[in-house]
Amino acid sequence: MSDQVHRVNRPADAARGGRRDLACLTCTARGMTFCDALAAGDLSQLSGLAEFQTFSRGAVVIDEQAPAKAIYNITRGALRRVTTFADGRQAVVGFLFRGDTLGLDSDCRHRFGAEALCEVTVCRFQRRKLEAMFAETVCYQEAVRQRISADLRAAEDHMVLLGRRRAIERVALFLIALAEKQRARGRPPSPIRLPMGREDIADYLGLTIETISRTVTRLRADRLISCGNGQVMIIDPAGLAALADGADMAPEVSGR
Amino acid sequence: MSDQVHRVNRPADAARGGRRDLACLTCTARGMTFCDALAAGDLSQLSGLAEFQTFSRGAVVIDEQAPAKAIYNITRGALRRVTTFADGRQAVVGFLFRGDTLGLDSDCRHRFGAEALCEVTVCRFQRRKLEAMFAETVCYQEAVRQRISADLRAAEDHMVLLGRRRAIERVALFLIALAEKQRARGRPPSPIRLPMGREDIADYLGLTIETISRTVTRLRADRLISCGNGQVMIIDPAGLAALADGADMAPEVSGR
DNA sequence: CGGTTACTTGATGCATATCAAAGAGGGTGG
DNA sequence: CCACCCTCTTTGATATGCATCAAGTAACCG
Repeated sequence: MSDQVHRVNRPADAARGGRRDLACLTCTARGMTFCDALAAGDLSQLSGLAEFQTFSRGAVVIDEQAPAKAIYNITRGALRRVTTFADGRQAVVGFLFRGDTLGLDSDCRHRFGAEALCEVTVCRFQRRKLEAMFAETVCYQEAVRQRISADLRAAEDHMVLLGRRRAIERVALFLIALAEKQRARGRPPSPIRLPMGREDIADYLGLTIETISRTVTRLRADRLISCGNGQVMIIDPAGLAALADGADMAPEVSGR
Repeated sequence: MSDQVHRVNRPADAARGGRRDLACLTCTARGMTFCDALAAGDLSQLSGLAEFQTFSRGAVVIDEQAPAKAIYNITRGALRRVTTFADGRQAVVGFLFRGDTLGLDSDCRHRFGAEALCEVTVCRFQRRKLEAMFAETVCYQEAVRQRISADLRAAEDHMVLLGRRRAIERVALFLIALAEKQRARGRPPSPIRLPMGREDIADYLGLTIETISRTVTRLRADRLISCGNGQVMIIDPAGLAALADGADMAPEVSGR
């Protein structure tokens, strides 16, 4: 794969400054990451650790079971976290977008793989150095803890979804969550961009490609959403939310 | 409910000392909790915050959506964390045992309820005071972070289980996890004690009571486990682990 | 324009849910 | 100590939501 490691200065985010110690200070993704908790002085220190990497669609960013030597901030693009069973079954553990962090909670090994869903840029920190640098920095520790807590809450919600939600509820909740995540990144919540394919969605929601496809078709037929070109418009947010919450579908009217 | 709040000195763990500032120092569960990260001086400070509570089977320890004012260490018994949908479906998010902590990751509200599965004793700390007391204590922060990370890893594993495992794999993994948890608490991994009923297991594994029952019957018939009296003996650990890992069941021999 | 990949749609099957009822304890009062 | 009731568990019969199998169709790309 044509994945490259840059010593700063290359990617768009860092390009403007040119000076290495400004890389983090001028980073446009900073407000979305744990880095935002750091003071200006800490940021220039941090810049010395930052190492940019780009990956093209399909590239493996992290191998399953690889030693967890680094922590990654995603500054552009989207990834999936994934695990594969011996018999070929796949589970997608989550999707990561600009501003998300990968590897914060890892112990000594990454327990899941991470793969680029499109052109991706990550900002990579050597785990050991990063932790050593800010071992005593209370606001860094606090920020990291809050991020892990948020991940935990999301994982618990997803557990409930996978354990007790029906297919249509899962898809509705998935779309709502994506819209919300997009908003959190400072984008309009609609239209939703779907950088992942049906198979990834299926493996994330514990369903199959076909069920995803049928369910989306149904949501579209019921005029709750409209799709096209890797994007989804939420037409009826209230209706979608009601479905996500377990409301029965309106009985299928024959005429239309 | 006859649940009581004690100002220290009452429960067995703290009773021996009598002096309040020794409560945490003499606590027999300390080695399993985040408290273990604290120095002796910090522990006597912590003792001033500790407040014991006992709950009888079925009692609600935490209401769903209640403000997250406190953090709880479980020093005796077992709880379930639970959420109920409008239509009555229940999901059990997890089980907690002696040494586990509740509420560490909560934001402002507890997102799930917690209920006693048997006679339970918890050690309760006012969240605000606890966090203020150790805001600058690096090893406390570190311990808390590691605990939340461990919870996150467990939640991610459970997500995979709920998304892609079949019923028999789920049950096998559940039993193995319980045995492991028991070992971590310093008990023999077998026999496994099951303080929860079939319904709780079902709601935790995303199945129904009946499926749990049938699956357990099957495991017993295949001589992988034996049960009785709320306990499970693992007879064939390797066989159970293989099943958990997706091995096909041996074809059912007609004769027996 | 042909080949490739991703998505959709339809027919059928199966694992698990649901419905129903029969045991198995386990505590309580007579 | 037994009879009764209550709750939990097991077992059986049937139903169903989603998976699987199998074509088609659309989007994409060299």
